[in-house]
Amino acid sequence: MDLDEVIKALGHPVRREILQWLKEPEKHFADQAHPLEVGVCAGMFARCGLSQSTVSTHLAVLQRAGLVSTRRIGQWVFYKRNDDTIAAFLRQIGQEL
Amino acid sequence: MDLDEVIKALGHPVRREILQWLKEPEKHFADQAHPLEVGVCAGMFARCGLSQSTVSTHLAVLQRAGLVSTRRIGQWVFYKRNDDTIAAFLRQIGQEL
DNA sequence: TTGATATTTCGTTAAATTTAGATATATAGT
DNA sequence: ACTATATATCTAAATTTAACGAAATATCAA
Repeated sequence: MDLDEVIKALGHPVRREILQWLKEPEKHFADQAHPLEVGVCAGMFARCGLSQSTVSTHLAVLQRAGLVSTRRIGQWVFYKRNDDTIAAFLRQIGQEL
Repeated sequence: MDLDEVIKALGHPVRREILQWLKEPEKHFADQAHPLEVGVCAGMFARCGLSQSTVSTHLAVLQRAGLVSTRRIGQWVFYKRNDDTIAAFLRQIGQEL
């Protein structure tokens, strides 16, 4: 867990919003065609209002920081929260700070 | 407490280091000429290796985010951690995230 | 293989951040 | 009033980040 990378990833409101959505997928993505168990399809995050390529970049930042994990199924990529990293971050920032 | 401003303030390693130093002033600033009770003198943070103006800017970012409070005594400005804001941040980020 | 859909990567532009030097302000001491 | 010290602010350069459209890649379906 690279604290610096994680904290920078959390430094953008859209990325924090995405993580919050992923906390309760059934609440925010009930309309998803695929089963939510595999994760939330990348395209679903278009709701943040940014262009598709920008959303993809934000998701990549979250993934590089280890805050989400991905799984490709066919032409889709599904995203899940990585609760381990999030918990580790909260522990470390609570300690360091 | 503006979460966005706080998290951005924490997004720079030097600013986090300053907050950590301020956690134990007697440990890191035992050489200060002034009593540590009033806070840590701005000039003491030169040890981070950056120029005076840059240090001053970082301190201003921390202050605007409410992470530190200041007190001017004569020609000096003394900085203290603002534990209330820090605690509020940890609470909120732990809840939102 | 061709076409359609989903996603990432690339190229570019605009905006924000970091940094330092120079200048300005505040205060102290003589 | 003048000088020295401490700090903040201004200005400019370099770097990073955010955003988008276009192009590239991946997979599926016919």
